[in-house]
Amino acid sequence: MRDGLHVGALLMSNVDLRPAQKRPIDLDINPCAACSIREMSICAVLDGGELSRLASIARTMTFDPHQAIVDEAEPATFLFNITGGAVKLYKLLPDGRRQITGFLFEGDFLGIALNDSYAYTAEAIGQVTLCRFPKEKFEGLLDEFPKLEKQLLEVASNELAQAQDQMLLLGRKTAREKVVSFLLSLGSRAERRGAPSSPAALPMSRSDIADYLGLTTETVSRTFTALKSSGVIRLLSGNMVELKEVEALEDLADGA
Amino acid sequence: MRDGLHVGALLMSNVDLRPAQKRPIDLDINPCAACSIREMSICAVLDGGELSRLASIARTMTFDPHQAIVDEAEPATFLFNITGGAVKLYKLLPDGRRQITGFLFEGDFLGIALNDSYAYTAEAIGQVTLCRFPKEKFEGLLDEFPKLEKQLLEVASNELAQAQDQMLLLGRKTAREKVVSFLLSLGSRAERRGAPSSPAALPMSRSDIADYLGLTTETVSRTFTALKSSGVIRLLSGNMVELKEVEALEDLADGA
DNA sequence: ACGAGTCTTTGACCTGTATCAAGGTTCCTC
DNA sequence: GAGGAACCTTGATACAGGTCAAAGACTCGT
Repeated sequence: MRDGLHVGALLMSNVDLRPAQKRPIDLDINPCAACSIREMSICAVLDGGELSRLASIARTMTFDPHQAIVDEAEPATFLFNITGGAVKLYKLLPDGRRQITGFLFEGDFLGIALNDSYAYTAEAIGQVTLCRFPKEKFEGLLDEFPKLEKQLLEVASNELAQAQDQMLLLGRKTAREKVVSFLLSLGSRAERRGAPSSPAALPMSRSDIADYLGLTTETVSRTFTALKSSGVIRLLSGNMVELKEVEALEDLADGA
Repeated sequence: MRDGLHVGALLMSNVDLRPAQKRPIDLDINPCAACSIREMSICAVLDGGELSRLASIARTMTFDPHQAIVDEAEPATFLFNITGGAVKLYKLLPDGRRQITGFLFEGDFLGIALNDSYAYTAEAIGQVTLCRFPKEKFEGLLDEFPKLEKQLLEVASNELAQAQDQMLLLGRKTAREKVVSFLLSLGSRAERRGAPSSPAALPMSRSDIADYLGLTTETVSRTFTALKSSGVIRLLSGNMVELKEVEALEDLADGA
Protein backbone atom coordinates (compact mmCIF):
# COMPACT_ATOMS: atom_id res chain seq x y z
CA MET A 1 0.00 0.00 0.00
CA ARG A 2 2.82 2.47 0.70
CA ASP A 3 1.01 5.59 -0.43
CA GLY A 4 -0.99 5.98 -3.55
CA LEU A 5 -3.72 6.63 -1.07
CA HIS A 6 -4.02 10.27 -1.70
CA VAL A 7 -4.98 9.63 -5.20
CA GLY A 8 -8.57 9.48 -4.16
CA ALA A 9 -8.32 13.01 -2.92
CA LEU A 10 -7.28 14.01 -6.37
CA LEU A 11 -10.66 13.14 -7.67
CA MET A 12 -12.35 14.87 -4.82
CA SER A 13 -10.64 18.20 -5.40
CA ASN A 14 -8.55 19.87 -2.75
CA VAL A 15 -5.54 17.73 -2.74
CA ASP A 16 -3.22 17.15 0.11
CA LEU A 17 0.22 16.95 -1.36
CA ARG A 18 2.12 16.58 1.84
CA PRO A 19 3.68 13.20 2.31
CA ALA A 20 1.64 11.21 4.77
CA GLN A 21 3.24 11.77 8.13
CA LYS A 22 0.68 10.66 10.61
CA ARG A 23 -1.15 7.42 9.97
CA PRO A 24 -4.44 8.58 11.50
CA ILE A 25 -4.96 11.36 9.00
CA ASP A 26 -4.10 9.00 6.27
CA LEU A 27 -6.73 6.58 7.46
CA ASP A 28 -9.38 9.19 7.60
CA ILE A 29 -8.93 9.70 3.92
CA ASN A 30 -8.77 6.04 3.20
CA PRO A 31 -9.37 3.49 5.89
CA CYS A 32 -8.80 0.69 3.38
CA ALA A 33 -5.15 1.64 3.27
CA ALA A 34 -4.63 0.02 6.62
CA CYS A 35 -6.83 -2.96 5.92
CA SER A 36 -4.91 -6.07 6.77
CA ILE A 37 -6.77 -8.25 4.33
CA ARG A 38 -6.82 -5.89 1.40
CA GLU A 39 -4.23 -7.80 -0.56
CA MET A 40 -6.17 -11.04 -0.39
CA SER A 41 -9.56 -9.57 -1.18
CA ILE A 42 -11.13 -8.14 -4.28
CA CYS A 43 -9.83 -4.76 -3.15
CA ALA A 44 -6.36 -5.84 -4.19
CA VAL A 45 -7.01 -4.75 -7.76
CA LEU A 46 -7.91 -1.19 -6.80
CA ASP A 47 -5.45 1.65 -6.44
CA GLY A 48 -5.55 4.40 -3.89
CA GLY A 49 -8.18 6.61 -5.43
CA GLU A 50 -10.41 3.76 -6.31
CA LEU A 51 -10.06 2.44 -2.80
CA SER A 52 -11.28 5.71 -1.36
CA ARG A 53 -14.30 5.52 -3.55
CA LEU A 54 -14.95 2.04 -2.32
CA ALA A 55 -14.34 3.11 1.26
CA SER A 56 -16.83 5.90 0.83
CA ILE A 57 -19.67 3.47 0.27
CA ALA A 58 -18.47 0.92 2.81
CA ARG A 59 -19.42 0.57 6.40
CA THR A 60 -17.43 -1.65 8.71
CA MET A 61 -19.48 -3.79 11.03
CA THR A 62 -19.16 -6.48 13.63
CA PHE A 63 -21.33 -9.53 14.15
CA ASP A 64 -21.54 -11.74 17.19
CA PRO A 65 -21.37 -15.52 17.09
CA HIS A 66 -24.54 -17.08 15.64
CA GLN A 67 -25.79 -13.77 14.36
CA ALA A 68 -27.23 -13.85 10.86
CA ILE A 69 -25.52 -11.55 8.40
CA VAL A 70 -27.97 -12.17 5.58
CA ASP A 71 -31.10 -14.30 5.39
CA GLU A 72 -31.99 -16.69 2.60
CA ALA A 73 -34.73 -15.30 0.37
CA GLU A 74 -34.47 -11.78 1.78
CA PRO A 75 -34.01 -9.13 -0.91
CA ALA A 76 -30.30 -8.69 -1.50
CA THR A 77 -29.45 -5.12 -0.60
CA PHE A 78 -25.90 -5.47 0.65
CA LEU A 79 -22.68 -7.16 -0.31
CA PHE A 80 -19.84 -7.84 2.09
CA ASN A 81 -16.17 -8.33 2.39
CA ILE A 82 -15.16 -10.40 5.39
CA THR A 83 -12.28 -8.80 7.24
CA GLY A 84 -12.08 -11.12 10.21
CA GLY A 85 -13.62 -14.28 11.61
CA ALA A 86 -15.45 -17.13 9.94
CA VAL A 87 -18.87 -17.28 8.34
CA LYS A 88 -21.02 -20.21 7.29
CA LEU A 89 -23.48 -20.13 4.39
CA TYR A 90 -26.41 -22.49 4.42
CA LYS A 91 -29.73 -23.43 2.93
CA LEU A 92 -32.54 -25.16 4.77
CA LEU A 93 -35.26 -27.59 3.75
CA PRO A 94 -38.74 -27.04 5.20
CA ASP A 95 -38.25 -29.82 7.74
CA GLY A 96 -35.00 -28.36 9.02
CA ARG A 97 -32.43 -30.37 7.14
CA ARG A 98 -29.52 -28.06 6.51
CA GLN A 99 -26.82 -27.91 3.88
CA ILE A 100 -23.87 -25.65 4.49
CA THR A 101 -22.73 -24.54 1.06
CA GLY A 102 -19.55 -22.85 2.12
CA PHE A 103 -17.41 -21.26 4.78
CA LEU A 104 -16.00 -17.78 4.37
CA PHE A 105 -12.91 -16.39 6.05
CA GLU A 106 -11.14 -13.08 6.13
CA GLY A 107 -10.60 -11.77 2.64
CA ASP A 108 -13.61 -13.60 1.19
CA PHE A 109 -16.37 -11.81 -0.62
CA LEU A 110 -19.98 -12.48 0.29
CA GLY A 111 -22.74 -11.89 -2.20
CA ILE A 112 -21.58 -12.88 -5.62
CA ALA A 113 -24.59 -15.07 -6.08
CA LEU A 114 -26.51 -11.84 -6.05
CA ASN A 115 -29.77 -12.28 -7.77
CA ASP A 116 -32.54 -10.22 -6.33
CA SER A 117 -32.57 -12.30 -3.20
CA TYR A 118 -29.85 -14.00 -1.24
CA ALA A 119 -29.49 -17.64 -2.15
CA TYR A 120 -28.53 -18.64 1.37
CA THR A 121 -28.32 -17.56 4.95
CA ALA A 122 -24.93 -16.32 6.12
CA GLU A 123 -24.21 -16.68 9.79
CA ALA A 124 -21.24 -15.61 11.89
CA ILE A 125 -19.42 -18.55 13.45
CA GLY A 126 -17.29 -16.63 15.91
CA GLN A 127 -16.95 -12.88 16.14
CA VAL A 128 -16.96 -11.50 12.61
CA THR A 129 -15.84 -8.17 11.23
CA LEU A 130 -16.65 -7.09 7.70
CA CYS A 131 -17.14 -4.25 5.26
CA ARG A 132 -20.68 -3.81 4.05
CA PHE A 133 -21.51 -2.26 0.67
CA PRO A 134 -24.95 -1.22 -0.56
CA LYS A 135 -25.55 -3.38 -3.60
CA GLU A 136 -26.68 -0.55 -5.83
CA LYS A 137 -23.72 1.66 -5.13
CA PHE A 138 -21.37 -1.24 -5.44
CA GLU A 139 -22.76 -2.01 -8.85
CA GLY A 140 -22.17 1.58 -9.77
CA LEU A 141 -18.53 1.16 -8.91
CA LEU A 142 -18.38 -1.95 -11.04
CA ASP A 143 -19.32 0.19 -14.01
CA GLU A 144 -16.67 2.71 -13.17
CA PHE A 145 -13.90 0.25 -12.43
CA PRO A 146 -13.92 -2.49 -15.02
CA LYS A 147 -11.04 -4.21 -13.34
CA LEU A 148 -13.17 -4.63 -10.25
CA GLU A 149 -15.85 -6.25 -12.34
CA LYS A 150 -13.24 -8.43 -13.99
CA GLN A 151 -11.96 -9.43 -10.60
CA LEU A 152 -15.45 -10.31 -9.47
CA LEU A 153 -15.95 -12.48 -12.52
CA GLU A 154 -12.69 -14.17 -11.69
CA VAL A 155 -13.82 -14.81 -8.14
CA ALA A 156 -17.15 -16.12 -9.37
CA SER A 157 -15.35 -18.40 -11.76
CA ASN A 158 -13.22 -19.80 -8.96
CA GLU A 159 -16.21 -20.31 -6.75
CA LEU A 160 -17.94 -22.15 -9.53
CA ALA A 161 -14.99 -24.49 -9.90
CA GLN A 162 -14.99 -25.03 -6.16
CA ALA A 163 -18.71 -25.72 -6.24
CA GLN A 164 -18.10 -28.47 -8.79
CA ASP A 165 -15.53 -30.05 -6.51
CA GLN A 166 -18.00 -29.93 -3.68
CA MET A 167 -20.62 -31.64 -5.83
CA LEU A 168 -18.18 -34.43 -6.56
CA LEU A 169 -17.53 -34.70 -2.86
CA LEU A 170 -21.20 -34.71 -1.87
CA GLY A 171 -22.36 -37.03 -4.60
CA ARG A 172 -19.59 -39.56 -4.82
CA LYS A 173 -17.19 -39.58 -1.91
CA THR A 174 -17.29 -41.78 1.19
CA ALA A 175 -17.44 -40.32 4.67
CA ARG A 176 -13.71 -40.69 5.14
CA GLU A 177 -12.91 -39.15 1.79
CA LYS A 178 -15.22 -36.27 2.58
CA VAL A 179 -13.65 -35.49 5.92
CA VAL A 180 -10.11 -35.77 4.60
CA SER A 181 -10.90 -33.58 1.59
CA PHE A 182 -12.38 -31.03 3.92
CA LEU A 183 -9.33 -30.94 6.15
CA LEU A 184 -7.01 -30.59 3.19
CA SER A 185 -9.05 -27.79 1.72
CA LEU A 186 -9.02 -25.97 5.06
CA GLY A 187 -5.28 -26.33 5.07
CA SER A 188 -4.74 -25.01 1.61
CA ARG A 189 -7.12 -22.15 2.20
CA ALA A 190 -5.21 -21.16 5.30
CA GLU A 191 -2.06 -21.30 3.23
CA ARG A 192 -3.55 -19.07 0.56
CA ARG A 193 -4.25 -16.57 3.28
CA GLY A 194 -0.63 -16.71 4.31
CA ALA A 195 -1.08 -18.91 7.36
CA PRO A 196 0.68 -22.23 7.76
CA SER A 197 -1.31 -25.03 6.17
CA SER A 198 -0.73 -27.51 8.87
CA PRO A 199 -1.96 -26.70 12.22
CA ALA A 200 -5.16 -25.46 10.63
CA ALA A 201 -7.92 -23.72 12.54
CA LEU A 202 -11.22 -25.51 12.81
CA PRO A 203 -13.52 -22.76 14.03
CA MET A 204 -16.75 -24.54 13.10
CA SER A 205 -18.54 -27.19 15.13
CA ARG A 206 -18.77 -30.88 14.27
CA SER A 207 -22.33 -30.40 13.21
CA ASP A 208 -21.35 -27.56 10.91
CA ILE A 209 -18.79 -29.84 9.33
CA ALA A 210 -21.41 -32.56 9.05
CA ASP A 211 -23.87 -30.23 7.37
CA TYR A 212 -21.16 -29.12 4.98
CA LEU A 213 -20.21 -32.67 4.03
CA GLY A 214 -23.67 -34.21 3.91
CA LEU A 215 -23.02 -36.37 6.97
CA THR A 216 -24.15 -36.50 10.59
CA THR A 217 -22.21 -35.20 13.57
CA GLU A 218 -21.71 -38.72 14.79
CA THR A 219 -20.16 -39.87 11.55
CA VAL A 220 -17.84 -36.86 11.45
CA SER A 221 -16.77 -37.53 15.00
CA ARG A 222 -16.17 -41.22 14.39
CA THR A 223 -14.20 -40.42 11.26
CA PHE A 224 -12.00 -37.95 13.14
CA THR A 225 -11.34 -40.59 15.74
CA ALA A 226 -10.39 -43.13 13.10
CA LEU A 227 -8.06 -40.66 11.39
CA LYS A 228 -6.41 -39.86 14.69
CA SER A 229 -5.94 -43.54 15.42
CA SER A 230 -4.33 -44.14 12.08
CA GLY A 231 -1.95 -41.29 12.81
CA VAL A 232 -2.60 -39.07 9.81
CA ILE A 233 -4.03 -36.17 11.84
CA ARG A 234 -3.81 -34.89 15.37
CA LEU A 235 -6.30 -32.67 17.18
CA LEU A 236 -4.64 -29.90 19.13
CA SER A 237 -6.05 -27.56 21.71
CA GLY A 238 -7.81 -24.45 20.45
CA ASN A 239 -9.63 -26.25 17.68
CA MET A 240 -6.57 -26.85 15.59
CA VAL A 241 -5.86 -29.89 13.44
CA GLU A 242 -2.40 -30.95 12.59
CA LEU A 243 -2.20 -32.63 9.21
CA LYS A 244 0.55 -35.17 9.47
CA GLU A 245 1.33 -37.15 6.35
CA VAL A 246 -0.25 -34.79 3.88
CA GLU A 247 0.69 -37.15 1.10
CA ALA A 248 -1.26 -39.99 2.67
CA LEU A 249 -4.19 -37.65 3.24
CA GLU A 250 -4.18 -36.58 -0.38
CA ASP A 251 -4.48 -40.20 -1.39
CA LEU A 252 -7.29 -40.79 1.07
CA ALA A 253 -9.12 -37.74 -0.21
CA ASP A 254 -10.00 -39.28 -3.51
CA GLY A 255 -10.01 -42.90 -2.71
CA ALA A 256 -6.60 -44.00 -3.97
CA MET B 1 -20.93 -24.46 -40.68
CA ARG B 2 -22.54 -22.42 -43.34
CA ASP B 3 -20.12 -19.61 -43.65
CA GLY B 4 -19.95 -16.90 -41.02
CA LEU B 5 -16.41 -16.65 -42.07
CA HIS B 6 -16.88 -13.56 -44.08
CA VAL B 7 -18.13 -11.63 -41.16
CA GLY B 8 -14.67 -10.57 -40.28
CA ALA B 9 -14.71 -8.50 -43.42
CA LEU B 10 -16.86 -5.93 -41.71
CA LEU B 11 -14.15 -5.15 -39.29
CA MET B 12 -11.70 -4.89 -42.04
CA SER B 13 -13.34 -1.83 -43.43
CA ASN B 14 -15.66 -1.56 -46.37
CA VAL B 15 -19.06 -1.65 -44.81
CA ASP B 16 -22.24 -2.50 -46.60
CA LEU B 17 -24.71 0.20 -45.66
CA ARG B 18 -27.58 -0.92 -47.83
CA PRO B 19 -30.57 -2.11 -45.86
CA ALA B 20 -30.62 -5.85 -45.76
CA GLN B 21 -33.03 -6.99 -48.40
CA LYS B 22 -32.19 -10.57 -48.92
CA ARG B 23 -31.73 -12.71 -45.89
CA PRO B 24 -28.76 -14.57 -47.31
CA ILE B 25 -26.67 -11.43 -47.70
CA ASP B 26 -27.65 -10.44 -44.25
CA LEU B 27 -26.42 -13.71 -42.97
CA ASP B 28 -23.13 -13.35 -44.69
CA ILE B 29 -22.60 -10.20 -42.76
CA ASN B 30 -23.92 -11.60 -39.57
CA PRO B 31 -24.86 -15.24 -39.25
CA CYS B 32 -25.82 -14.63 -35.63
CA ALA B 33 -28.77 -12.62 -36.87
CA ALA B 34 -30.49 -15.82 -37.83
CA CYS B 35 -29.40 -17.76 -34.78
CA SER B 36 -32.44 -19.37 -33.30
CA ILE B 37 -31.09 -19.37 -29.78
CA ARG B 38 -29.63 -15.90 -29.77
CA GLU B 39 -32.30 -14.44 -27.58
CA MET B 40 -31.77 -16.99 -24.86
CA SER B 41 -28.00 -16.90 -24.86
CA ILE B 42 -25.43 -14.36 -23.75
CA CYS B 43 -25.56 -12.97 -27.27
CA ALA B 44 -28.91 -11.44 -26.47
CA VAL B 45 -27.24 -8.37 -24.99
CA LEU B 46 -25.30 -7.56 -28.14
CA ASP B 47 -26.52 -5.42 -30.99
CA GLY B 48 -25.88 -5.99 -34.68
CA GLY B 49 -22.39 -4.61 -34.92
CA GLU B 50 -21.27 -6.27 -31.76
CA LEU B 51 -22.74 -9.53 -32.93
CA SER B 52 -20.67 -9.39 -36.08
CA ARG B 53 -17.58 -8.94 -34.00
CA LEU B 54 -18.53 -11.96 -31.99
CA ALA B 55 -19.35 -13.90 -35.12
CA SER B 56 -15.95 -13.04 -36.50
CA ILE B 57 -14.19 -14.97 -33.78
CA ALA B 58 -16.72 -17.78 -33.67
CA ARG B 59 -16.68 -21.07 -35.44
CA THR B 60 -19.75 -23.25 -35.53
CA MET B 61 -19.15 -26.92 -34.97
CA THR B 62 -20.94 -30.21 -34.57
CA PHE B 63 -20.21 -33.02 -32.15
CA ASP B 64 -21.43 -36.59 -32.31
CA PRO B 65 -22.98 -38.43 -29.39
CA HIS B 66 -20.42 -39.33 -26.69
CA GLN B 67 -17.81 -37.08 -28.23
CA ALA B 68 -15.85 -34.99 -25.73
CA ILE B 69 -16.08 -31.25 -26.28
CA VAL B 70 -13.56 -30.36 -23.61
CA ASP B 71 -11.48 -32.50 -21.28
CA GLU B 72 -11.03 -31.97 -17.57
CA ALA B 73 -7.60 -30.55 -16.73
CA GLU B 74 -6.78 -29.68 -20.34
CA PRO B 75 -5.68 -26.07 -20.79
CA ALA B 76 -8.78 -24.00 -21.45
CA THR B 77 -8.38 -22.48 -24.89
CA PHE B 78 -11.97 -22.29 -26.06
CA LEU B 79 -15.36 -21.24 -24.79
CA PHE B 80 -18.64 -22.37 -26.27
CA ASN B 81 -22.23 -21.46 -26.78
CA ILE B 82 -24.48 -24.47 -27.23
CA THR B 83 -26.85 -23.94 -30.15
CA GLY B 84 -28.46 -27.36 -30.25
CA GLY B 85 -28.50 -30.67 -28.41
CA ALA B 86 -27.62 -31.58 -24.85
CA VAL B 87 -24.25 -31.72 -23.11
CA LYS B 88 -23.19 -33.26 -19.81
CA LEU B 89 -20.39 -31.93 -17.63
CA TYR B 90 -18.62 -34.29 -15.29
CA LYS B 91 -15.69 -34.91 -13.03
CA LEU B 92 -14.11 -38.26 -12.32
CA LEU B 93 -12.36 -39.77 -9.33
CA PRO B 94 -9.27 -41.89 -9.99
CA ASP B 95 -11.23 -45.10 -9.53
CA GLY B 96 -13.87 -44.09 -12.05
CA ARG B 97 -16.63 -42.77 -9.84
CA ARG B 98 -18.28 -39.99 -11.75
CA GLN B 99 -20.17 -36.88 -10.75
CA ILE B 100 -22.12 -35.04 -13.40
CA THR B 101 -22.09 -31.41 -12.35
CA GLY B 102 -24.54 -30.15 -14.90
CA PHE B 103 -26.40 -30.54 -18.14
CA LEU B 104 -26.30 -27.87 -20.82
CA PHE B 105 -28.90 -27.27 -23.50
CA GLU B 106 -29.28 -24.92 -26.39
CA GLY B 107 -28.60 -21.36 -25.34
CA ASP B 108 -26.29 -22.35 -22.50
CA PHE B 109 -22.77 -21.07 -22.23
CA LEU B 110 -19.91 -23.47 -21.59
CA GLY B 111 -16.71 -22.30 -20.00
CA ILE B 112 -17.48 -19.77 -17.33
CA ALA B 113 -15.50 -21.70 -14.81
CA LEU B 114 -12.53 -20.78 -16.94
CA ASN B 115 -9.44 -20.89 -14.93
CA ASP B 116 -6.41 -21.94 -16.86
CA SER B 117 -7.76 -25.44 -17.22
CA TYR B 118 -11.24 -26.81 -17.64
CA ALA B 119 -12.77 -27.89 -14.36
CA TYR B 120 -14.66 -30.75 -15.96
CA THR B 121 -15.13 -32.84 -19.03
CA ALA B 122 -17.96 -31.80 -21.33
CA GLU B 123 -19.46 -34.52 -23.48
CA ALA B 124 -22.15 -34.46 -26.14
CA ILE B 125 -25.20 -36.51 -25.19
CA GLY B 126 -26.88 -36.59 -28.58
CA GLN B 127 -25.84 -34.66 -31.65
CA VAL B 128 -24.62 -31.23 -30.51
CA THR B 129 -24.11 -28.00 -32.41
CA LEU B 130 -22.32 -25.06 -30.91
CA CYS B 131 -20.33 -21.88 -31.48
CA ARG B 132 -16.74 -22.04 -30.42
CA PHE B 133 -14.75 -18.97 -29.35
CA PRO B 134 -11.03 -18.78 -28.73
CA LYS B 135 -10.71 -17.80 -25.11
CA GLU B 136 -8.20 -15.05 -25.67
CA LYS B 137 -10.17 -13.31 -28.35
CA PHE B 138 -13.34 -13.71 -26.38
CA GLU B 139 -11.72 -12.02 -23.43
CA GLY B 140 -10.71 -9.22 -25.71
CA LEU B 141 -14.35 -8.73 -26.60
CA LEU B 142 -15.26 -8.67 -22.93
CA ASP B 143 -13.04 -5.63 -22.56
CA GLU B 144 -14.66 -3.96 -25.50
CA PHE B 145 -18.24 -4.77 -24.61
CA PRO B 146 -18.77 -4.23 -20.90
CA LYS B 147 -22.35 -5.33 -21.19
CA LEU B 148 -21.16 -8.73 -22.36
CA GLU B 149 -18.93 -8.98 -19.33
CA LYS B 150 -21.81 -7.88 -17.14
CA GLN B 151 -23.98 -10.52 -18.71
CA LEU B 152 -21.36 -13.16 -18.07
CA LEU B 153 -21.15 -12.16 -14.45
CA GLU B 154 -24.89 -12.46 -14.28
CA VAL B 155 -24.78 -15.93 -15.77
CA ALA B 156 -22.02 -16.92 -13.38
CA SER B 157 -24.06 -15.63 -10.52
CA ASN B 158 -27.06 -17.70 -11.57
CA GLU B 159 -24.95 -20.78 -11.97
CA LEU B 160 -23.55 -20.26 -8.53
CA ALA B 161 -27.02 -20.11 -7.08
CA GLN B 162 -27.94 -23.25 -8.99
CA ALA B 163 -24.82 -24.95 -7.69
CA GLN B 164 -25.92 -24.21 -4.14
CA ASP B 165 -29.27 -25.82 -4.82
CA GLN B 166 -27.51 -28.84 -6.19
CA MET B 167 -25.37 -29.09 -3.06
CA LEU B 168 -28.50 -29.07 -0.94
CA LEU B 169 -29.90 -31.80 -3.14
CA LEU B 170 -26.75 -33.94 -3.06
CA GLY B 171 -26.05 -33.51 0.61
CA ARG B 172 -29.46 -33.61 2.17
CA LYS B 173 -32.20 -34.97 -0.06
CA THR B 174 -33.52 -38.52 -0.27
CA ALA B 175 -33.48 -40.47 -3.52
CA ARG B 176 -37.09 -39.63 -4.22
CA GLU B 177 -36.63 -35.96 -3.47
CA LYS B 178 -33.60 -35.91 -5.72
CA VAL B 179 -35.36 -37.47 -8.67
CA VAL B 180 -38.42 -35.27 -8.32
CA SER B 181 -36.31 -32.12 -7.97
CA PHE B 182 -34.46 -33.13 -11.09
CA LEU B 183 -37.62 -33.63 -13.11
CA LEU B 184 -39.04 -30.32 -11.97
CA SER B 185 -35.85 -28.49 -12.84
CA LEU B 186 -35.83 -30.07 -16.29
CA GLY B 187 -39.37 -28.86 -16.70
CA SER B 188 -38.71 -25.32 -15.69
CA ARG B 189 -35.58 -25.17 -17.79
CA ALA B 190 -37.54 -26.29 -20.83
CA GLU B 191 -40.05 -23.60 -20.01
CA ARG B 192 -37.35 -20.96 -19.79
CA ARG B 193 -36.28 -22.00 -23.26
CA GLY B 194 -39.82 -21.49 -24.47
CA ALA B 195 -40.82 -25.14 -24.58
CA PRO B 196 -43.74 -26.52 -22.61
CA SER B 197 -42.69 -27.52 -19.12
CA SER B 198 -44.63 -30.69 -18.98
CA PRO B 199 -43.88 -33.28 -21.47
CA ALA B 200 -40.20 -32.60 -20.82
CA ALA B 201 -37.41 -34.19 -22.83
CA LEU B 202 -35.13 -36.58 -20.99
CA PRO B 203 -32.25 -36.94 -23.42
CA MET B 204 -29.82 -38.36 -20.89
CA SER B 205 -29.57 -41.99 -19.78
CA ARG B 206 -30.58 -43.35 -16.39
CA SER B 207 -26.96 -43.63 -15.45
CA ASP B 208 -26.35 -40.00 -16.38
CA ILE B 209 -29.23 -39.05 -14.14
CA ALA B 210 -27.82 -41.25 -11.41
CA ASP B 211 -24.38 -39.66 -11.67
CA TYR B 212 -25.98 -36.24 -11.56
CA LEU B 213 -27.98 -37.02 -8.43
CA GLY B 214 -25.40 -39.03 -6.54
CA LEU B 215 -27.38 -42.26 -6.90
CA THR B 216 -27.09 -45.52 -8.81
CA THR B 217 -28.93 -46.39 -12.00
CA GLU B 218 -30.94 -48.98 -10.14
CA THR B 219 -32.17 -46.51 -7.56
CA VAL B 220 -33.12 -44.00 -10.25
CA SER B 221 -35.02 -46.67 -12.12
CA ARG B 222 -36.84 -47.90 -9.03
CA THR B 223 -37.74 -44.36 -8.10
CA PHE B 224 -39.16 -43.67 -11.56
CA THR B 225 -41.23 -46.79 -11.26
CA ALA B 226 -42.54 -45.74 -7.87
CA LEU B 227 -43.41 -42.26 -9.14
CA LYS B 228 -45.24 -43.75 -12.09
CA SER B 229 -47.19 -46.05 -9.81
CA SER B 230 -48.24 -43.21 -7.59
CA GLY B 231 -49.46 -41.40 -10.66
CA VAL B 232 -47.46 -38.18 -10.41
CA ILE B 233 -45.45 -38.74 -13.58
CA ARG B 234 -45.84 -40.68 -16.80
CA LEU B 235 -43.11 -41.83 -19.15
CA LEU B 236 -43.94 -41.23 -22.79
CA SER B 237 -42.27 -42.50 -25.89
CA GLY B 238 -39.29 -40.57 -27.17
CA ASN B 239 -37.78 -40.10 -23.74
CA MET B 240 -40.36 -37.65 -22.57
CA VAL B 241 -41.76 -37.34 -19.05
CA GLU B 242 -45.12 -35.94 -18.36
CA LEU B 243 -45.31 -34.17 -15.03
CA LYS B 244 -48.79 -34.68 -13.76
CA GLU B 245 -49.66 -33.04 -10.48
CA VAL B 246 -46.87 -30.50 -10.45
CA GLU B 247 -48.08 -29.27 -7.10
CA ALA B 248 -47.66 -32.69 -5.55
CA LEU B 249 -44.25 -33.00 -7.15
CA GLU B 250 -43.16 -29.68 -5.72
CA ASP B 251 -44.06 -30.92 -2.28
CA LEU B 252 -42.21 -34.16 -2.83
CA ALA B 253 -39.14 -32.28 -4.02
CA ASP B 254 -38.29 -30.90 -0.64
CA GLY B 255 -39.79 -33.41 1.62
CA ALA B 256 -43.03 -31.74 2.60
C1' DA C 1 -14.05 -23.85 41.61
C1' DC C 2 -18.83 -25.35 40.75
C1' DG C 3 -22.71 -26.50 38.10
C1' DA C 4 -25.52 -25.91 33.90
C1' DG C 5 -25.57 -25.96 29.36
C1' DT C 6 -23.56 -27.22 25.09
C1' DC C 7 -20.66 -29.86 22.24
C1' DT C 8 -18.26 -34.20 21.31
C1' DT C 9 -17.51 -38.99 21.55
C1' DT C 10 -18.88 -43.74 21.84
C1' DG C 11 -22.05 -47.62 21.59
C1' DA C 12 -25.94 -50.49 19.79
C1' DC C 13 -29.00 -50.97 16.37
C1' DC C 14 -31.56 -49.84 11.96
C1' DT C 15 -32.52 -48.48 7.26
C1' DG C 16 -31.96 -46.39 2.67
C1' DT C 17 -29.47 -47.10 -0.91
C1' DA C 18 -25.65 -49.78 -2.97
C1' DT C 19 -24.33 -54.05 -4.87
C1' DC C 20 -24.84 -58.22 -7.28
C1' DA C 21 -27.48 -60.79 -10.48
C1' DA C 22 -31.00 -61.82 -13.86
C1' DG C 23 -34.43 -60.70 -17.14
C1' DG C 24 -36.74 -57.31 -20.27
C1' DT C 25 -36.78 -53.67 -23.82
C1' DT C 26 -35.37 -50.90 -27.44
C1' DC C 27 -33.14 -50.01 -31.32
C1' DC C 28 -29.57 -50.74 -34.59
C1' DT C 29 -27.40 -53.46 -38.24
C1' DC C 30 -27.13 -56.72 -41.60
C1' DG D 1 -36.97 -59.47 -39.20
C1' DA D 2 -33.10 -61.96 -36.63
C1' DG D 3 -29.26 -61.10 -33.78
C1' DG D 4 -26.92 -58.38 -30.77
C1' DA D 5 -25.54 -54.52 -27.93
C1' DA D 6 -26.74 -51.17 -24.94
C1' DC D 7 -29.95 -49.70 -21.79
C1' DC D 8 -33.55 -50.26 -18.37
C1' DT D 9 -36.12 -52.72 -14.79
C1' DT D 10 -36.73 -55.89 -11.06
C1' DG D 11 -35.30 -58.88 -7.28
C1' DA D 12 -32.36 -60.50 -3.35
C1' DT D 13 -28.95 -59.30 -0.24
C1' DA D 14 -25.27 -56.39 2.05
C1' DC D 15 -23.39 -52.54 4.28
C1' DA D 16 -22.16 -47.50 5.02
C1' DG D 17 -23.82 -44.29 7.40
C1' DG D 18 -28.06 -42.81 9.89
C1' DT D 19 -30.66 -42.89 14.29
C1' DC D 20 -31.27 -43.26 19.09
C1' DA D 21 -29.23 -43.14 23.52
C1' DA D 22 -26.05 -42.04 26.97
C1' DA D 23 -21.70 -40.92 28.80
C1' DG D 24 -17.67 -37.71 28.69
C1' DA D 25 -15.51 -33.16 28.04
C1' DC D 26 -15.51 -28.31 27.49
C1' DT D 27 -17.02 -23.48 28.57
C1' DC D 28 -18.59 -19.92 30.91
C1' DG D 29 -20.88 -17.25 34.30
C1' DT D 30 -21.22 -16.60 39.08
